[in-house]
Amino acid sequence: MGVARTPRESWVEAGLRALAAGGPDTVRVEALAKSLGVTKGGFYGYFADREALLETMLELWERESVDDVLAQVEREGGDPRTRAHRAGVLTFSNDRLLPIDLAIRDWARRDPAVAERLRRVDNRRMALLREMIGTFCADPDEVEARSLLAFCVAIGEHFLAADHQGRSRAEVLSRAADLLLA
Amino acid sequence: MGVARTPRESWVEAGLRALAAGGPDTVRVEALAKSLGVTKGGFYGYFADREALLETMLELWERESVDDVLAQVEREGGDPRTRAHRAGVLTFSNDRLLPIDLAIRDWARRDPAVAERLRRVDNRRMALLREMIGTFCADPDEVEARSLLAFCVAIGEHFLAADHQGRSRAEVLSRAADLLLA
DNA sequence: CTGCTCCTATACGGTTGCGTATATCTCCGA
DNA sequence: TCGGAGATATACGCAACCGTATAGGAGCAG
Repeated sequence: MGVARTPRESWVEAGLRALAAGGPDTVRVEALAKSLGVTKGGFYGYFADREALLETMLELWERESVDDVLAQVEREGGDPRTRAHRAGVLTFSNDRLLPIDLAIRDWARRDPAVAERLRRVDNRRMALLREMIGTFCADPDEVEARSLLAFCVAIGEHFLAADHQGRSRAEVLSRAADLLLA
Repeated sequence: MGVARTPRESWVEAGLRALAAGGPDTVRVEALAKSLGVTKGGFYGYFADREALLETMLELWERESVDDVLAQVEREGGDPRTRAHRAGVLTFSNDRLLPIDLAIRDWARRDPAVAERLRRVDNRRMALLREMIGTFCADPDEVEARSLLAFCVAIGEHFLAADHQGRSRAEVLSRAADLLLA
Protein backbone atom coordinates (compact mmCIF):
# COMPACT_ATOMS: atom_id res chain seq x y z
CA MET A 1 0.00 0.00 0.00
CA GLY A 2 0.99 3.62 -0.54
CA VAL A 3 2.54 5.71 2.23
CA ALA A 4 0.84 8.88 3.41
CA ARG A 5 3.25 11.70 2.80
CA THR A 6 0.75 14.27 3.96
CA PRO A 7 -1.32 12.62 6.68
CA ARG A 8 -4.65 13.81 7.91
CA GLU A 9 -3.12 15.61 10.88
CA SER A 10 -1.03 17.78 8.61
CA TRP A 11 -4.15 19.16 7.00
CA VAL A 12 -5.68 19.86 10.39
CA GLU A 13 -2.48 21.55 11.56
CA ALA A 14 -2.29 23.70 8.46
CA GLY A 15 -5.95 24.55 8.86
CA LEU A 16 -5.46 25.70 12.43
CA ARG A 17 -2.49 27.82 11.40
CA ALA A 18 -4.59 29.48 8.74
CA LEU A 19 -7.46 29.96 11.17
CA ALA A 20 -5.14 31.62 13.69
CA ALA A 21 -3.59 33.87 11.07
CA GLY A 22 -6.60 34.89 9.03
CA GLY A 23 -9.85 33.54 10.42
CA PRO A 24 -12.09 30.77 9.14
CA ASP A 25 -12.64 32.40 5.74
CA THR A 26 -8.96 31.95 4.95
CA VAL A 27 -8.98 28.21 5.60
CA ARG A 28 -9.02 27.16 1.95
CA VAL A 29 -8.19 23.72 0.71
CA GLU A 30 -5.95 24.79 -2.14
CA ALA A 31 -4.17 27.38 -0.03
CA LEU A 32 -3.44 24.79 2.67
CA ALA A 33 -2.11 22.43 0.02
CA LYS A 34 0.27 25.10 -1.22
CA SER A 35 1.42 25.82 2.34
CA LEU A 36 2.14 22.09 2.72
CA GLY A 37 3.99 21.94 -0.59
CA VAL A 38 1.50 19.52 -2.15
CA THR A 39 -1.64 19.73 -4.21
CA LYS A 40 -5.11 19.16 -2.89
CA GLY A 41 -5.09 15.70 -4.46
CA GLY A 42 -4.88 13.85 -1.16
CA PHE A 43 -7.19 16.10 0.84
CA TYR A 44 -10.44 14.54 -0.28
CA GLY A 45 -9.22 11.12 0.80
CA TYR A 46 -9.33 12.34 4.41
CA PHE A 47 -12.21 14.80 4.37
CA ALA A 48 -15.54 14.83 2.59
CA ASP A 49 -15.24 18.54 2.02
CA ARG A 50 -13.92 21.77 3.51
CA GLU A 51 -16.66 21.73 6.16
CA ALA A 52 -15.42 18.40 7.48
CA LEU A 53 -11.94 19.84 7.93
CA LEU A 54 -13.30 22.80 9.89
CA GLU A 55 -15.20 20.41 12.14
CA THR A 56 -12.09 18.32 12.75
CA MET A 57 -10.08 21.45 13.51
CA LEU A 58 -12.59 22.47 16.15
CA GLU A 59 -12.49 19.02 17.70
CA LEU A 60 -8.72 19.07 17.97
CA TRP A 61 -8.80 22.58 19.39
CA GLU A 62 -11.35 21.63 22.05
CA ARG A 63 -9.32 18.63 23.07
CA GLU A 64 -6.00 20.45 23.18
CA SER A 65 -7.19 23.60 24.85
CA VAL A 66 -9.41 22.04 27.49
CA ASP A 67 -9.11 18.27 27.85
CA ASP A 68 -5.35 18.23 27.60
CA VAL A 69 -4.84 21.41 29.62
CA LEU A 70 -7.15 20.38 32.44
CA ALA A 71 -5.71 16.86 32.51
CA GLN A 72 -2.20 18.22 32.86
CA VAL A 73 -3.29 20.68 35.54
CA GLU A 74 -5.01 17.96 37.56
CA ARG A 75 -2.00 15.72 37.18
CA GLU A 76 0.34 18.37 38.55
CA GLY A 77 -2.02 19.18 41.41
CA GLY A 78 -1.72 22.11 43.80
CA ASP A 79 -4.27 24.37 45.45
CA PRO A 80 -7.07 25.89 43.34
CA ARG A 81 -5.12 29.10 42.84
CA THR A 82 -2.08 27.28 41.49
CA ARG A 83 -4.20 25.07 39.26
CA ALA A 84 -6.17 27.98 37.81
CA HIS A 85 -3.01 29.94 37.19
CA ARG A 86 -1.38 26.98 35.44
CA ALA A 87 -4.44 26.48 33.27
CA GLY A 88 -4.41 30.14 32.30
CA VAL A 89 -0.76 30.05 31.37
CA LEU A 90 -1.12 26.85 29.36
CA THR A 91 -4.03 28.32 27.42
CA PHE A 92 -3.44 32.03 27.08
CA SER A 93 0.33 32.27 27.08
CA ASN A 94 0.49 29.64 24.40
CA ASP A 95 1.54 31.04 21.03
CA ARG A 96 -0.22 28.19 19.34
CA LEU A 97 -3.50 28.10 21.22
CA LEU A 98 -4.13 31.77 21.97
CA PRO A 99 -4.59 33.04 18.40
CA ILE A 100 -6.78 30.05 17.60
CA ASP A 101 -8.87 30.78 20.66
CA LEU A 102 -9.37 34.42 19.67
CA ALA A 103 -10.22 33.52 16.08
CA ILE A 104 -12.80 31.00 17.25
CA ARG A 105 -14.44 33.59 19.51
CA ASP A 106 -15.10 35.84 16.57
CA TRP A 107 -16.19 32.89 14.48
CA ALA A 108 -18.65 31.85 17.20
CA ARG A 109 -20.49 35.16 16.89
CA ARG A 110 -21.61 34.06 13.42
CA ASP A 111 -21.85 30.29 13.60
CA PRO A 112 -24.18 28.65 16.15
CA ALA A 113 -22.35 25.32 16.05
CA VAL A 114 -19.08 27.03 16.87
CA ALA A 115 -20.81 29.04 19.59
CA GLU A 116 -22.12 25.84 21.17
CA ARG A 117 -18.64 24.35 21.22
CA LEU A 118 -17.17 27.50 22.69
CA ARG A 119 -19.82 27.44 25.38
CA ARG A 120 -18.70 23.99 26.49
CA VAL A 121 -15.09 25.13 26.55
CA ASP A 122 -15.75 28.35 28.43
CA ASN A 123 -17.98 26.64 30.98
CA ARG A 124 -15.20 24.26 31.93
CA ARG A 125 -12.76 27.12 32.26
CA MET A 126 -15.19 29.14 34.32
CA ALA A 127 -15.60 26.22 36.70
CA LEU A 128 -11.92 26.40 37.51
CA LEU A 129 -12.08 30.16 38.04
CA ARG A 130 -15.07 29.79 40.36
CA GLU A 131 -13.25 27.20 42.39
CA MET A 132 -10.22 29.43 42.78
CA ILE A 133 -12.12 32.58 43.63
CA GLY A 134 -14.39 30.63 45.95
CA THR A 135 -11.40 29.95 48.21
CA PHE A 136 -11.26 33.57 49.35
CA CYS A 137 -14.73 34.89 48.57
CA ALA A 138 -17.82 33.57 50.30
CA ASP A 139 -20.69 35.26 48.45
CA PRO A 140 -21.60 33.08 45.42
CA ASP A 141 -22.89 36.07 43.47
CA GLU A 142 -19.61 37.86 43.99
CA VAL A 143 -17.67 34.74 43.07
CA GLU A 144 -19.53 34.66 39.79
CA ALA A 145 -18.98 38.36 39.18
CA ARG A 146 -15.26 38.14 39.88
CA SER A 147 -14.92 35.05 37.73
CA LEU A 148 -16.61 36.76 34.82
CA LEU A 149 -14.40 39.80 35.28
CA ALA A 150 -11.27 37.69 35.29
CA PHE A 151 -12.30 35.76 32.22
CA CYS A 152 -13.35 38.91 30.37
CA VAL A 153 -9.98 40.50 31.04
CA ALA A 154 -8.07 37.42 29.93
CA ILE A 155 -9.92 37.53 26.61
CA GLY A 156 -10.83 41.17 26.17
CA GLU A 157 -7.27 42.30 26.74
CA HIS A 158 -6.38 40.98 23.30
CA PHE A 159 -9.20 42.87 21.63
CA LEU A 160 -8.33 46.24 23.16
CA ALA A 161 -5.91 48.68 21.59
CA ALA A 162 -5.76 51.38 24.26
CA ASP A 163 -2.53 52.72 25.75
CA HIS A 164 -2.02 53.30 29.46
CA GLN A 165 -0.36 56.64 30.04
CA GLY A 166 3.20 55.44 30.10
CA ARG A 167 2.46 52.18 31.85
CA SER A 168 2.82 48.90 30.06
CA ARG A 169 -0.19 46.71 29.50
CA ALA A 170 1.44 44.05 31.68
CA GLU A 171 1.78 46.48 34.58
CA VAL A 172 -1.85 47.50 34.42
CA LEU A 173 -2.96 43.89 34.11
CA SER A 174 -0.94 42.98 37.17
CA ARG A 175 -2.69 45.65 39.18
CA ALA A 176 -6.04 44.53 37.82
CA ALA A 177 -5.30 40.97 38.93
CA ASP A 178 -4.57 42.27 42.43
CA LEU A 179 -7.98 43.91 42.52
CA LEU A 180 -9.80 40.81 41.38
CA LEU A 181 -7.96 38.18 43.36
CA ALA A 182 -7.51 39.89 46.72
CA MET B 1 -27.05 64.99 -15.84
CA GLY B 2 -27.93 61.62 -14.39
CA VAL B 3 -29.26 61.16 -10.86
CA ALA B 4 -27.47 58.90 -8.40
CA ARG B 5 -29.90 56.15 -7.52
CA THR B 6 -27.31 54.39 -5.40
CA PRO B 7 -25.18 57.11 -3.82
CA ARG B 8 -21.81 56.60 -2.29
CA GLU B 9 -23.24 56.39 1.23
CA SER B 10 -25.40 53.42 0.28
CA TRP B 11 -22.31 51.43 -0.61
CA VAL B 12 -20.67 52.36 2.69
CA GLU B 13 -23.81 51.44 4.59
CA ALA B 14 -24.10 48.10 2.86
CA GLY B 15 -20.42 47.50 3.48
CA LEU B 16 -20.80 48.14 7.20
CA ARG B 17 -23.79 45.82 7.35
CA ALA B 18 -21.76 43.09 5.69
CA LEU B 19 -18.81 43.76 8.00
CA ALA B 20 -21.05 43.47 11.05
CA ALA B 21 -22.67 40.30 9.82
CA GLY B 22 -19.72 38.42 8.40
CA GLY B 23 -16.43 40.22 8.92
CA PRO B 24 -14.23 42.05 6.43
CA ASP B 25 -13.80 39.02 4.18
CA THR B 26 -17.49 39.11 3.38
CA VAL B 27 -17.46 42.73 2.23
CA ARG B 28 -17.53 41.98 -1.51
CA VAL B 29 -18.44 44.45 -4.17
CA GLU B 30 -20.74 42.20 -6.13
CA ALA B 31 -22.45 40.90 -3.00
CA LEU B 32 -23.12 44.45 -1.80
CA ALA B 33 -24.53 45.31 -5.20
CA LYS B 34 -26.92 42.39 -4.99
CA SER B 35 -27.98 43.43 -1.48
CA LEU B 36 -28.71 46.90 -2.85
CA GLY B 37 -30.64 45.52 -5.77
CA VAL B 38 -28.23 46.91 -8.37
CA THR B 39 -25.14 45.73 -10.18
CA LYS B 40 -21.63 46.83 -9.37
CA GLY B 41 -21.72 49.17 -12.37
CA GLY B 42 -21.85 52.34 -10.32
CA PHE B 43 -19.48 51.26 -7.57
CA TYR B 44 -16.26 52.09 -9.37
CA GLY B 45 -17.45 55.62 -9.98
CA TYR B 46 -17.24 56.22 -6.22
CA PHE B 47 -14.36 54.00 -5.19
CA ALA B 48 -11.08 53.13 -6.85
CA ASP B 49 -11.38 49.56 -5.62
CA ARG B 50 -12.63 47.42 -2.77
CA GLU B 51 -9.81 48.66 -0.52
CA ALA B 52 -11.04 52.23 -0.87
CA LEU B 53 -14.48 51.20 0.31
CA LEU B 54 -13.05 49.47 3.37
CA GLU B 55 -11.10 52.60 4.21
CA THR B 56 -14.20 54.77 3.88
CA MET B 57 -16.18 52.37 6.05
CA LEU B 58 -13.58 52.67 8.80
CA GLU B 59 -13.66 56.45 8.58
CA LEU B 60 -17.41 56.55 8.95
CA TRP B 61 -17.27 54.11 11.81
CA GLU B 62 -14.66 56.14 13.68
CA ARG B 63 -16.67 59.31 13.25
CA GLU B 64 -19.98 57.78 14.29
CA SER B 65 -18.72 55.73 17.18
CA VAL B 66 -16.43 58.33 18.75
CA ASP B 67 -16.75 61.83 17.34
CA ASP B 68 -20.52 61.78 17.23
CA VAL B 69 -20.95 59.88 20.48
CA LEU B 70 -18.58 62.09 22.45
CA ALA B 71 -20.03 65.24 20.92
CA GLN B 72 -23.51 64.22 21.96
CA VAL B 73 -22.34 63.27 25.44
CA GLU B 74 -20.58 66.59 25.93
CA ARG B 75 -23.63 68.43 24.66
CA GLU B 76 -25.91 66.72 27.16
CA GLY B 77 -23.46 67.30 30.02
CA GLY B 78 -23.70 65.80 33.48
CA ASP B 79 -21.09 64.53 35.90
CA PRO B 80 -18.34 62.19 34.68
CA ARG B 81 -20.27 59.13 35.76
CA THR B 82 -23.36 60.15 33.81
CA ARG B 83 -21.32 61.07 30.75
CA ALA B 84 -19.36 57.81 30.75
CA HIS B 85 -22.54 55.81 31.18
CA ARG B 86 -24.23 57.63 28.30
CA ALA B 87 -21.23 57.06 26.07
CA GLY B 88 -21.27 53.38 26.89
CA VAL B 89 -24.94 53.05 26.13
CA LEU B 90 -24.65 54.96 22.86
CA THR B 91 -21.78 52.74 21.74
CA PHE B 92 -22.36 49.29 23.16
CA SER B 93 -26.14 49.11 23.37
CA ASN B 94 -26.38 50.23 19.79
CA ASP B 95 -27.51 47.45 17.50
CA ARG B 96 -25.82 49.16 14.61
CA LEU B 97 -22.48 50.10 16.15
CA LEU B 98 -21.82 47.17 18.48
CA PRO B 99 -21.45 44.40 15.89
CA ILE B 100 -19.31 46.67 13.74
CA ASP B 101 -17.12 47.40 16.73
CA LEU B 102 -16.63 43.72 17.51
CA ALA B 103 -15.88 42.85 13.90
CA ILE B 104 -13.29 45.61 13.70
CA ARG B 105 -11.58 44.34 16.84
CA ASP B 106 -10.98 40.97 15.27
CA TRP B 107 -9.95 42.62 12.02
CA ALA B 108 -7.43 44.78 13.88
CA ARG B 109 -5.58 41.69 15.07
CA ARG B 110 -4.59 41.05 11.45
CA ASP B 111 -4.34 44.48 9.86
CA PRO B 112 -1.96 47.08 11.32
CA ALA B 113 -3.81 50.01 9.74
CA VAL B 114 -7.04 48.90 11.35
CA ALA B 115 -5.22 48.36 14.64
CA GLU B 116 -3.91 51.91 14.55
CA ARG B 117 -7.38 53.30 13.99
CA LEU B 118 -8.80 51.19 16.79
CA ARG B 119 -6.05 52.46 19.06
CA ARG B 120 -7.18 56.05 18.49
CA VAL B 121 -10.77 55.09 19.18
CA ASP B 122 -10.04 53.08 22.31
CA ASN B 123 -7.77 55.78 23.72
CA ARG B 124 -10.52 58.35 23.55
CA ARG B 125 -12.93 55.98 25.23
CA MET B 126 -10.43 55.10 27.92
CA ALA B 127 -9.97 58.80 28.67
CA LEU B 128 -13.64 59.03 29.58
CA LEU B 129 -13.43 55.94 31.77
CA ARG B 130 -10.39 57.32 33.59
CA GLU B 131 -12.16 60.56 34.24
CA MET B 132 -15.17 58.79 35.70
CA ILE B 133 -13.24 56.37 37.86
CA GLY B 134 -10.90 59.14 38.94
CA THR B 135 -13.83 60.80 40.70
CA PHE B 136 -13.92 58.12 43.39
CA CYS B 137 -10.47 56.55 43.22
CA ALA B 138 -7.34 58.52 44.06
CA ASP B 139 -4.53 56.14 43.11
CA PRO B 140 -3.72 56.67 39.39
CA ASP B 141 -2.45 53.11 39.02
CA GLU B 142 -5.70 51.78 40.39
CA VAL B 143 -7.69 54.13 38.19
CA GLU B 144 -5.91 52.70 35.19
CA ALA B 145 -6.47 49.12 36.35
CA ARG B 146 -10.16 49.66 36.98
CA SER B 147 -10.58 51.43 33.66
CA LEU B 148 -8.96 48.56 31.83
CA LEU B 149 -11.13 46.08 33.70
CA ALA B 150 -14.28 48.00 32.83
CA PHE B 151 -13.34 48.28 29.17
CA CYS B 152 -12.33 44.62 28.96
CA VAL B 153 -15.67 43.55 30.37
CA ALA B 154 -17.62 45.79 28.03
CA ILE B 155 -15.88 44.16 25.08
CA GLY B 156 -14.94 40.73 26.34
CA GLU B 157 -18.48 40.01 27.47
CA HIS B 158 -19.48 39.60 23.84
CA PHE B 159 -16.69 37.12 23.15
CA LEU B 160 -17.50 34.83 26.08
CA ALA B 161 -19.94 31.97 25.87
CA ALA B 162 -20.01 30.80 29.49
CA ASP B 163 -23.18 30.31 31.51
CA HIS B 164 -23.59 31.53 35.09
CA GLN B 165 -25.21 28.84 37.17
CA GLY B 166 -28.79 29.96 36.79
CA ARG B 167 -28.01 33.65 36.83
CA SER B 168 -28.44 35.74 33.73
CA ARG B 169 -25.46 37.41 32.15
CA ALA B 170 -27.03 40.78 32.91
CA GLU B 171 -27.28 39.96 36.60
CA VAL B 172 -23.65 38.95 36.83
CA LEU B 173 -22.58 42.01 34.87
CA SER B 174 -24.52 44.23 37.21
CA ARG B 175 -22.69 42.77 40.18
CA ALA B 176 -19.38 43.12 38.37
CA ALA B 177 -20.12 46.79 37.73
CA ASP B 178 -20.74 47.26 41.45
CA LEU B 179 -17.32 45.82 42.20
CA LEU B 180 -15.55 48.04 39.70
CA LEU B 181 -17.36 51.30 40.31
CA ALA B 182 -17.72 51.35 44.07
C1' DC C 1 10.38 -8.84 -10.62
C1' DT C 2 5.53 -8.16 -10.72
C1' DG C 3 1.33 -6.62 -9.49
C1' DC C 4 -1.71 -4.53 -6.34
C1' DT C 5 -2.95 -0.76 -3.37
C1' DC C 6 -2.82 3.60 -1.70
C1' DC C 7 -1.48 8.27 -2.08
C1' DT C 8 -0.80 12.24 -4.86
C1' DA C 9 -0.62 15.10 -9.21
C1' DT C 10 -3.06 16.63 -12.95
C1' DA C 11 -6.96 18.04 -15.42
C1' DC C 12 -11.67 19.52 -15.63
C1' DG C 13 -16.15 22.21 -15.11
C1' DG C 14 -18.50 25.28 -12.29
C1' DT C 15 -18.85 29.30 -9.20
C1' DT C 16 -17.62 33.65 -7.25
C1' DG C 17 -15.24 37.64 -7.21
C1' DC C 18 -12.22 41.59 -9.09
C1' DG C 19 -11.52 45.48 -12.10
C1' DT C 20 -12.23 47.37 -16.97
C1' DA C 21 -14.61 48.58 -21.13
C1' DT C 22 -18.58 49.68 -23.34
C1' DA C 23 -23.47 50.14 -24.12
C1' DT C 24 -27.79 51.93 -22.41
C1' DC C 25 -30.88 54.64 -19.94
C1' DT C 26 -32.59 58.76 -17.57
C1' DC C 27 -32.97 63.20 -16.45
C1' DC C 28 -31.94 68.01 -17.06
C1' DG C 29 -31.14 72.12 -19.74
C1' DA C 30 -31.45 74.59 -23.87
C1' DT D 1 -38.17 67.94 -28.09
C1' DC D 2 -33.60 67.08 -28.48
C1' DG D 3 -28.83 66.52 -26.94
C1' DG D 4 -25.64 65.43 -23.70
C1' DA D 5 -23.85 64.15 -19.18
C1' DG D 6 -23.81 61.19 -15.52
C1' DA D 7 -25.29 56.81 -13.46
C1' DT D 8 -26.03 52.08 -14.16
C1' DA D 9 -26.27 47.59 -16.78
C1' DT D 10 -23.91 44.41 -19.43
C1' DA D 11 -20.11 41.92 -21.01
C1' DC D 12 -15.36 40.56 -20.70
C1' DG D 13 -10.85 38.50 -19.10
C1' DC D 14 -8.58 36.94 -15.19
C1' DA D 15 -7.77 34.64 -10.84
C1' DA D 16 -8.93 31.81 -6.77
C1' DC D 17 -11.33 28.16 -5.13
C1' DC D 18 -14.53 24.04 -4.80
C1' DG D 19 -15.30 19.15 -5.61
C1' DT D 20 -14.69 15.23 -9.07
C1' DA D 21 -12.44 12.18 -12.25
C1' DT D 22 -8.50 10.13 -13.80
C1' DA D 23 -3.66 9.10 -14.44
C1' DG D 24 0.89 8.40 -12.44
C1' DG D 25 4.04 6.78 -9.00
C1' DA D 26 5.88 4.67 -4.77
C1' DG D 27 6.12 0.89 -1.78
C1' DC D 28 4.99 -3.74 -0.03
C1' DA D 29 3.42 -8.79 -0.78
C1' DG D 30 4.16 -12.66 -3.10
